[in-house]
Parts: sequence; structure tokens; C-alpha cells
Amino acid sequence: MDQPYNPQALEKAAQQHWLASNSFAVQQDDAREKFYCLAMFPYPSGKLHMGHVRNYTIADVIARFQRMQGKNVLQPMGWDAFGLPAENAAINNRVPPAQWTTQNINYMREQLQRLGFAYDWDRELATCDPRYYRWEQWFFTRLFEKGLAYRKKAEVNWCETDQTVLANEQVVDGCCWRCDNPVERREIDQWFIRITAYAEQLLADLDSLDQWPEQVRTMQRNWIGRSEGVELDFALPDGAPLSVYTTRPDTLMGVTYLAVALQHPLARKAAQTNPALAAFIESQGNVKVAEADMATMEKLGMATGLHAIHPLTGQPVPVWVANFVLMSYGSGAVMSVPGHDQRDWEFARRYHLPIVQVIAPAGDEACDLGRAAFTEKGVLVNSGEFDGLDFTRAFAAVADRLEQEGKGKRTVNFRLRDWGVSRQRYWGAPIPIINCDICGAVPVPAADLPVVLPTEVEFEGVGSPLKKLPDFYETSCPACGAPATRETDTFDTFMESSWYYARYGSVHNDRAMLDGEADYWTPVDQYVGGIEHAILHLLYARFFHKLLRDEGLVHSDEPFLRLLTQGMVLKDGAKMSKSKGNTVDPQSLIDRYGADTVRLFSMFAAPPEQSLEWSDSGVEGANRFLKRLWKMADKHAASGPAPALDASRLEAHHKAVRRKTHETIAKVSDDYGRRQTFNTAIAAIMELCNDLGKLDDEPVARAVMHEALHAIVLMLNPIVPHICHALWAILGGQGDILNAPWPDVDSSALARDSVEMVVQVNGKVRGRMDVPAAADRATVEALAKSQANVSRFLEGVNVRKVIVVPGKLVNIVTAS
RNA sequence: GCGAGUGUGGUGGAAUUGGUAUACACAUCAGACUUAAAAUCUGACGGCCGUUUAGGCCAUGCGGGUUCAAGUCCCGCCAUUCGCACCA
Repeated sequence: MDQPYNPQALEKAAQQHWLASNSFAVQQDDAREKFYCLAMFPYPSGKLHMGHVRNYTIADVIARFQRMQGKNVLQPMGWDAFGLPAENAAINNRVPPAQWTTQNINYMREQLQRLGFAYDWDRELATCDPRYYRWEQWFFTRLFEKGLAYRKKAEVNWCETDQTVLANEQVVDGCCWRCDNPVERREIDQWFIRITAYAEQLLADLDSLDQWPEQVRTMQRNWIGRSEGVELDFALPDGAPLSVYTTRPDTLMGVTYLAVALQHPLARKAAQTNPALAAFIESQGNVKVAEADMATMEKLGMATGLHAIHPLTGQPVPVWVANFVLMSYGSGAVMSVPGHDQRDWEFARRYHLPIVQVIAPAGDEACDLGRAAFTEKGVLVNSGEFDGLDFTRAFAAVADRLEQEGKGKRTVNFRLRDWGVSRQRYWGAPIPIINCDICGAVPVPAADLPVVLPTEVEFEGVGSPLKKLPDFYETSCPACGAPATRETDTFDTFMESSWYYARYGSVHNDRAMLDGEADYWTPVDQYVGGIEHAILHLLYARFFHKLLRDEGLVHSDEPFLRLLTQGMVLKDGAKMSKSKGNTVDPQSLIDRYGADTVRLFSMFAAPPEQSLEWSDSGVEGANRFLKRLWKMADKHAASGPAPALDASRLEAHHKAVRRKTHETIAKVSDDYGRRQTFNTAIAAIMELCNDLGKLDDEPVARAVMHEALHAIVLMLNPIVPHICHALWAILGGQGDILNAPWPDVDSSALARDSVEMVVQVNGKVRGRMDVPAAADRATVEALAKSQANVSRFLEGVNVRKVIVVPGKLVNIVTAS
């Protein structure tokens, strides 16, 4: 009795209770609805940062809320354990990546446990564990056998000094981040997975994801980038076709030059006999392999001296090499129409190439080719037989002509490229391929999996350690038995994060990748993670799910039914990062205020999808609220049992508090379940607490208070589970609050005798009035006009109309 | 460069379907308690004008538009954040 709020002690007690009761371990249970709640697993970088705390708190709130709805809730946790930072740490600290990673995992696991997240720790997994990645290796061999995995040459950022491939983030201003020497592009053999074969499905199924944020679906649609166009051939002097893809065949008669990528075979061939061109191509080779850099660099080109024949006019058109043409999109060559494409226009201006108008505005849009390209769709001019056609007809007419003459065909094209999964790095899952001089690339047989990554390695940062380990790479061909070499590239870490959600369901199964239990839990009902993963991770995981489905391992089309993308955590308006020196260590806050305060603040400070501005004084405010709540409940309990509530015998001011209680239950339920705006749920509970503080000590009031406190503790339990665990016991709650049912709204408590309405004159608020809830329109109107400050504005003017929004406002519109 | 967001008091934010702008909290100021401070409790708190009271005008990044009514819808800008395929 009269105990102060002691978060450190009560949080320890609650966590020990959960541990002793094995509270969060779950099994398949067909009697209840299942709910699979998942937050994106962390990379074990060292210690938790505020972004983690926010991410995992959001998911934990949802998981605990759903459990109180009576569902069978799975919430697992694991580690995205492979990746580049472990290699950097190995070089800097001379500690093997595996050891560094394991240490980090052990520390971060303790931090997560201290925050009280309701995880089924029995299902914990780490992607660097051979028991995990062996199934990924097996699955890759299945994809290989199905023709969905293949090898081709692709460009990487290469540092000649360090003899190593650099990630885009390791290239700074065109130079290596470590040795500062210029980086060059280099083509090497790499493994790819045919995501483009699933492009149509990945696009179409976005329509079914109606519980995803619209912005994420839009971004994925744009990323996939389906377009309908025409692939057509210009004829080179030797008769060979130069194939280009265009979405604007209506502008075909306006082509004044062609542009090919630096890597295009034609460019390479021309460079052999043209030293100036060779020098130009060479000079453009140090732009890093990133689309943003390609798109923002200065647009440069050079004529090859070659001309190709226009398929319809028969006229020769000059062929240029241009640094902005992407070899990876379409055929690596484009037809340029400077009159109607702004980039082509700028290039033509720079190099004095002709600009021809073939589209005229259909309406009154401005068109001045001396100032800019006209890029709208319009009506064809200067196009011979096609003159006068609009876009749709011109598209059809030109496409028909090309198809009839065998010079082109209608084509659907995607911006999406196949997924390159090879990494020339050590700390990743080995690609399970054996290279044999006789048989070529041969997948490692299932019986020989996993191909285990050696963890006792010397790590120097120059080249891959695997290439220095004959014990690892020397082997024999599984097909013919001849001496052969094991692949030393490892998988892109997106491979591991693309299917981990499914493996949690069958994490202990060492005979199969996934089983019936994984099928039971999938798809994930609620996925929570950073907005920065809106495209790549989420698209790869959607793709992988379809691959798993087509292998018969799961029986759904999509992995994540509902998605919540959380915003960044900022400090002083900037993203928290070590380099900016504006990080806040969650651990020190937990030590000082307890986990509940940290959880409460991160849920209260902003809606989950928006960025969150960190505030130390805001954390204190959250702590203050918990202290007040504790004191109020403790005082109430100390006064002995409250009398039973008799709703029919409440006075008006008691009735008002009870109405507030049930309005709050209704709002908070909606905020948790439908809106997922936890900040407004907390604000509503705070309002209710403020009202309760004004209640007197009469027995009737204590009954109202008792009902409200029970509801408050239940409603706050998902956010601050430790204090609620303790308060539940103090207030005499039945059983474990984890499993307590969510409070119900008593709709009879919501009834009102009168409502306040606003009165406007010409849209400006001029008064307020209490109106009987049952009043009809005429009564409301008359009452509004009789308000003193309203009638003042109505003197001597005619009322044109009166708008009544029942229960809200009256707007009296006067003739002006 | 392209794609997608965001912008409201001194600060974080609320306003859910076009209907009372600024809920809730932080900070600040004043009061109570205290020898004093902290903690706690109570109150004030967008700007300007008026003030005994009542009230009025302006304000949701900027400029237009639609509407009886716009933070919310439309058009055009500005600033800023995320992503751009080898960071995770």
C-alpha cells in the first residue's frame, strides 16, 4: 500500500513471470484464429538503436493487442546475420566476422529481452547458421534445375589497387572509400534469378494487397515499370538489325539519330577502328554502377560514324554512343526524337543534331521546339501517311506497318531487371555450385548440402578469403568426378531476408526447408518495418514467396497481408546516425526510466508511419504519466473494494465520466485495430485519466473509477505491459492480463441528452449552443438564429440558405 | 535526374468521410507546498486589436482555384525526407 512506482523492480518481476510461464511460446491451434505478427529482423550491428526500439515496440503492441482479441499469436525474432559491416569490423578490429556477429547477437538479444517484447524465443534463428542457409542453398539448386537461376556477365565497381569489388556505398565521388583510387567498371560472371519471369504476377497481385500502404504499392508498380511499346529494327550498313525499343512509335518519323550504350556491341566494335571513340568510352567508364549517378551525370556522347536505315523512310540516321543509355533496359539502344523527348532535345542541342516536329498539340498546350521538347501526346504532322492521327491510332498504324514489313513487333517491356545474387564477398552463404571444365556449372547435390562457410579465417580486406582456402574450393565434379572448383561467391543477403518469415514456422525441422506448420503460420498477418525497405526487400520477399508456392512449400500467393511501414527516428530534424553524432542510446534510457517509459514515448511521440522527432523532455513526460497512473491506481486500491456499479443510479457528472470511459474504449479499439495510430490512442487514455482525477470519493464515484481503471490498464497493456502486469494484480484483475479479454463498449453508456452545435454565418463561427439530441431540423435552425451573436449578423440581410449538419453545425448563408 | 512521402503554435503532434483548426504532451510563465531547491499539485499559454464585459480580424510552407464551408479536394511553385537494384 502506497508503494512508489518502481519500474526496475516491477519490470524484472513481470519478465521473470513471463519466462517462468513460457508465456510467448505458441503451437498450432486449430480452435483459435491464428495471427502471425512480424517485425523486420535486425542486422546485428552491435547494439540496438532507436529505430529498432520503435520498430519492435510497434510490432509488440500489435501482437499483444491481437492476443487480447483471443487469437493464437506468433511473434518470433531472429538475426539478419550476414553482411558487409562484419567484414569491415574484421578488418578494423582483427576479429573474425562470425565471432563479431555472435557477440553482437548475444548483446542485442539481452537488450530486446530487457524491453519485454513478447517473442517466442524458441524459434530464434540466425541466417549465418548452416542449419538456416542450407535450405537456401538447396532452394537455389531447385531454381537452377528449373531454369530460373542462370549465369551471365554483369558490371561491378572494381578497385584495381585493392583487387576487390566495391559496393555502391563504398564508392565515394568515383573513388574507393578505403584507398581513394578511382573506381572502374568491370564485367564479371554473376548468378541471376529470373524475377522478370514473375513480373506480371508481381504487378497484378499488388491489387490484392489492400492492407498495404498505397504509396508502397505505387512505388513497386513504378519499379516494375511495365510498358507497352514496339521493338523495331534500323538496318546497319552490313544489313544487320539495330534493335530499339520505344513506347512512342507515334514519333517514329521524328527520329534524327540513334543512341547506343557504352557497353553495346556496336559501340565496342566501332571503337576498335576509331581511337577517339575508344578514348571516349574509356573516359566514361568510371561512373559507378548506380542509376542515380547515371541519371545525374552530364549527358555526353560521340558519333560512331555509322548510319542506320530508318525502317519506314529508308533515310540514313546517324548512330551515336551516349553515356546515359542503359545497357540493362530494353536492347541497350534507343531511337532519339529530340522534338518530343526532353533528354533527346538537350542532347541534340548540345551536339547540333536536327530537331524535327512530328507531333502537334491537340489542345492549347504550349509548343515551342526552340525552347523545349513537346512531350505531350498530340496529333501527328510531318509524318506522311500518318498525319492527323492521334496517339492511339498512330501507335496502332505504325506498329501494324512495322509488323507487316517484318521490321518490328509490339512488345511489353519491364523496367525490372533480373536479380543479381552473386557477391564477391566472404561473409555470406556460399553459392552451391561446382565449376567443372567438362560439365560447366553443376549444382551441389542435396545430400552434400550445406556448403559450410569456413569461419576460422584470416581477413585482410584484399580479395575474398575463400579464394585462399584450397580446402574449401578444391573439390570434384558431382556429375563426372573430375577435379573441379567450388564457387567462391556468396549470396546477396537479400536472399536470406526473402524467406526467413516462413522458416520461423519450421525452424527446428532439419529434414525440410518448410513444413505443414510453416504453411499454417504463413502468410504473415502483420509485417512491420522501415519505409526504406518499401521496394527491394519487400519485392524480393514477394517474389520468393511465389517461388516457394510454385515449389509446393506454401499455399498462398503473398507473404505479408498487412504492412505497416514505420518512419525514421530523427534528432534535431536529422536522421540519427553515428556520423552525425546525434544518436540516443536506448540502453541508458531503459536504465534510467525503465522499458515501459521508453516504449510509451516511442509510441506517443508520432504516428508510426511518420518520422519521429526525439525529445529527452518528452521521455520524462511519458515517465511522469506512468507515475501518475500508478499513484491513482494505488490510491484507489488502498481505499478498499469499490462498490458494484449501478449504471441506473448515476448522477450527471458521474454519468459523464462513465461515458468518457466507454467513448475512450471505442476510440482506442479503433486506433489500435483499424487505424494503427497508437499516439492518438495514448492521448485519449490520458484525457480519460485527466477526467478521473476530478472524481470525488463518494462510493458511486469509486465504482465509476474502478471500471475506468480496469479499462485503462487493459488498454495500455500492449504498450506498457510491465506496469499493467503489476497494476492488474493490484486492482484484483482475474488471471494473467496477457490473456485478459479486451474491454467491451457499453453502448448504453454512450447516450447523450444534448449535443453542442456550432453556429456559423457565412462559414464563420458566431456561436455555440446546446441542442437536445432528438431536436429536428426546424428546431435547430430556429435555435441557431436566436443566438445573440448570430442574430446580430442577420439584421437587415436576407438568409439565402441554411445548412444543417446534424449534431455538428449550422451554417447560415446570407445574400451578399 | 526519376519514383514516393512530408510541411499545422516556441516544440512533438491532433483534427478518421470537405463541417468547431491547434486535442494530448513538451517547453515556458504564474500560484500552492517548502527555510530553500527539486519533486508534486493548480492555473495561463497561436498572433494582433479591444477589454469591465462581450467581441473582432489574421493564421495550417508559398501562389491560384473549386465549395455554403478547405489543414483536408484541384492546378502551379518552394523546402525537406526516403528509395534508385552490391548498405541493411
